[in-house]
Parts: sequence; C-alpha cells; structure tokens
Amino acid sequence: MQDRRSNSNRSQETCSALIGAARQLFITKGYAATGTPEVVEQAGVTRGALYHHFKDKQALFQAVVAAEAAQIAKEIEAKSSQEMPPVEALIQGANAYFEAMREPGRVRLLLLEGPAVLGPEEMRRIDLETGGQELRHGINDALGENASPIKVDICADLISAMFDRAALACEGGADIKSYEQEITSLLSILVQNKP
Amino acid sequence: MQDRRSNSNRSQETCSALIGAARQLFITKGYAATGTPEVVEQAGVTRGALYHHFKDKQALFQAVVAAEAAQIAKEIEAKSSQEMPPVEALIQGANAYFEAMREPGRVRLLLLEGPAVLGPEEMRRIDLETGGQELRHGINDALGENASPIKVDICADLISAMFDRAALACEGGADIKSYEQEITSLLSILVQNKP
DNA sequence: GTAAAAACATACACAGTGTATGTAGTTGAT
DNA sequence: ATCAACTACATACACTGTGTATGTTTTTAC
Repeated sequence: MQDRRSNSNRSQETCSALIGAARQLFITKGYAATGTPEVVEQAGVTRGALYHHFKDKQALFQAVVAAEAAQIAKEIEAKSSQEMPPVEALIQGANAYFEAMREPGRVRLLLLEGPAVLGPEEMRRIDLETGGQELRHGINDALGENASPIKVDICADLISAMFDRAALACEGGADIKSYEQEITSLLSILVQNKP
Repeated sequence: MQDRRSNSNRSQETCSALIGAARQLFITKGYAATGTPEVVEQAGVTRGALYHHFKDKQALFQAVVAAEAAQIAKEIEAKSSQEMPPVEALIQGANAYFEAMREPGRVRLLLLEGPAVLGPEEMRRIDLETGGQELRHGINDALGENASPIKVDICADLISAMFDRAALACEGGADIKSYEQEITSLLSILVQNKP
C-alpha cells in the first residue's frame, strides 16, 4: 500500500495533526494536565512521530503558541484599514486584538500558560516575529516625533499590558464593552497629553 | 526522646519548613521542575508529612504564593505614609510595589507561574485577601466622586496590569527608573484628565 | 536497484505524583 | 495515670507520563 507521499508532505501533515491535537488539548485541559499519549492518540500518530519532529513536549507547545500568534496577527492585519489618523488606528487595532482574543483558548495559551512554560523572553520573541511590531509603530505615530525610541518602547509595553489584562478580564466574565470603552478613553487621553 | 511539643506547634513548624523549602525551589527551578521529594528533603521531613498538611503539590504552591503576597502587602503598607494628596499616594504606592517586586523570585511566583498554576481567579482572590484593595481605594480617591464604582474597578485593574508588566520588564533587565518614570507620568496624566 | 537518510513505530528505563497503610506522639476524659 | 481517640507523621506501592534507545518502513539520490 504505497501512498507515495513526499517526505516534506508527510512531515508537514503529521506536524499539523500534532499541533492541532495538542492545541485542542492544551486549551481544554492545560499544558501540565495534557499527556503526550493523549495528544498522539488524537492526532492519529505515535509518540515516536512526536519526538521525531519535536525535541520535547515544551517544543510542541511552543509550536502551538507560535502558530496561534501568527493566526492572530493575520486576523488583526486583515481588519486594519490604512489611511487613518494615528489615534483612530490605535483604537481600531486594540479592538481587533480584543476580538481576536475572544477566540476560546487564546487567552489561556498566550497570556497564562505561554509565559509560564516558555518564559517571557520567548513569548516576546514570538510576538515580535509575528505582529507585535504593529503596536509600537502605532504608538510611535500617535506620540509624534518628539518621543524618544525607548520611551515609545516602554509605552507600547505598558499599553499592551493593559490590552492583555482587558482580554484576560473579559475571558473571566467581565463586560467587554466596558473595558473597550475604558481603554479607548485612556488611549485618547494619553495621546493628547504626549509629554 | 520526648520533645513534648504541642500538636499545633508541630504542625506549624513543619508547614513553615515545607513552605520555605518549596518557595526556594519554586523560585529557582520553577513549579513543574520541582519535585516533592526534593522539597521534603530540603525541609527535613518526609512526603508523608507534606501530603498530610497539603492536599497536593498545587495546594503547597498556593500556600507559598499566599504567604508571599501577604509579605509583599506588609512591606508596602510599612512604606505608605498617610496624609498625602491622592496622586502622590498612588505614585508612592506604585514605587513601593516595584521595590517589593524586586525581591528575587516574586515576579516568577506571582506574575508568571501563579496565574498559570492556580488560575487568574484564585490569584485575584489572594490579591484581594491581602493588600489588593489599596490600589482600588487609591484610584477611587484620585478620580474623585464623579467616577462610577465599576469604572474605578476597571481602571484599577488596567493600572495594576501596567504595574505588573513594569515589574516583569525590570526582572528581564529593563531599566527600572525608566519604567517608574513612565508610569509616574502616565498616572499624573490620567488623574488630571479624569473624565 | 541499492545505499543512505528521513519518517516513523516499539520497548524500556526512570522519575514523580498521589494513596493506602502502618506507626509514633498528643490530647482529653476518667 | 491510663486508656481511647485523634493528630501527625512515616513507609510502601501503584500508576502515569516523559524522554530515549532501538528497530522498522518509506522515501530519496545516484
């Protein structure tokens, strides 16, 4: 029974199956409570395949997180219309982020377990590799020319922290509109009072 | 060989030893990489004692986190002088928080692994049980009477998110002064433009 | 077609968790 | 003081999961 699939195809398919199955389990049961036997069963492969493509369980998790971050960046970019005053663009970007983060499991993956399992540096790396630069550019445009690069970096970091917390709060049952409104208000105030 | 220690003393001492040893290991190696055999060895007791006092490894971790949160609240309260304009009090509280969070391991315990292992709700519960209310009161005083309670809650949540992110960044090697300065600036702007 | 390499599959060694069971020390009532 | 009940531990074990070593099949290159 020859399938005659190319090696790269074989690899790609099993990797996708593994990442997909792992994603589902990590989201529902969490990283620690998910065993590799369960993952491979869902993926329809064996543990041998898993450990052939990934160094260890953590590497599989990193792949899941990276894929999710890429997907989110894609969704946000799709919703970002160009030609807009900087502040409006910022607010729209924030709303797009919130909407993307409402997809079940993303908060847990990217805001809770990701930083704990992979570490903040690695999470930051993934973020920059995908769409994390957008916010910094937005902040830079909004603050104008008189802002030093390091100030922009810090400001972007602090604002993204607010975004993340808002997403986390909404996952926990908080009112989305209230948080969106408050963030919008804060952003407007901050940009208008750029020091 | 009769020690003739009272039961409550015995319990308290072994619990303290366990929490202390666990704290050290959780801080240096992380929750997942720390085994209970190692903990009890450091504490000078057996696993039997551990599982007598704590339901499981997670319960031990929760005790460590709660103790750390209480200690931090104590340190902050000790540094908070009363009789101060609200904004100044806020800024001073923030600085006290940063200073407390510079104690090695606290960022990892409270901001990284705590939320992942215990969940955000439990972390929030611990926070409110200890000194988490202070910030909300500070925000409330700073915003004045015309702010709705829910707005104060959200605002406090978002601001505490910035505090946490700043502590995390500094742990990662960022310049403390820059973050402190930026936060101070943001707080001043926000309070002066209370909508 | 054949050798090398990649992609898996199987088996195993090891470590860690939680529990069941056993023992010593403590408490409270008589 | 003594005895029973209880608390505080200690020991032993069953189980699960991880990572690795080794074996097998499929693909690739020549």
